[in-house]
Amino acid sequence: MMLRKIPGSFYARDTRKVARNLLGKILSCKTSEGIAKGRIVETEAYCGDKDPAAHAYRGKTPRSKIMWGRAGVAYVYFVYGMHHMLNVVTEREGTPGSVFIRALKPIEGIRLMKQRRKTQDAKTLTNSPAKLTQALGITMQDNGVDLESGHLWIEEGRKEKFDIVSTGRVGIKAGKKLQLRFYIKGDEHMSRI
DNA sequence: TATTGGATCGCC
DNA sequence: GCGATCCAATAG
Repeated sequence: MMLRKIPGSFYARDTRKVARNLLGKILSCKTSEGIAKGRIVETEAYCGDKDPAAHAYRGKTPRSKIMWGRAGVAYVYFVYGMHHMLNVVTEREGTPGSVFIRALKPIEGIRLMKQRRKTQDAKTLTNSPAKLTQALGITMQDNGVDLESGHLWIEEGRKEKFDIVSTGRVGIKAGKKLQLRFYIKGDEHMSRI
């Protein structure tokens, strides 16, 4: 079922608000292999040139300059020689920011996800940032894709109430104290507690 | 041009 | 706990 696609204007706001508001929405990716979708259960905000953990902190570089660009496009980067990380660019053009997608609950295309992840274990298909990009087939090819018009997009989720927990971000050195990680309280698809 | 280490994962 | 395995960023 295709629910309403989130418009580009949704992302052109305060990064923390976008990070919180993306919880419960459905990340979707269509490739020649099929469609895969998951409910976003965990995000992190990377606020730009005042946030020491953000790629934008030291100014524009070839990789990070996309964070100053138009909101609502994918920022994908490659780390540790093997993993792809997915962000969505936020804020108005000229102000850097992005929301890092950390975990999903598999919703559609689970067979395809298992194939890509080379596991039958449904619990570990998309419960961390590198796993979800692998499960959805997201690679550097998707860097810069417009989420309003491309094959990668985010839809409204089902209306349901949940509490949001905020904590320090995972796996970074600088900016550890900032409470910029958000997740759906009690969700079992978390990357970690 | 060389070096360092990373918004990680999975196996030891 | 540690190796995998690439490349962006920074220093020289």
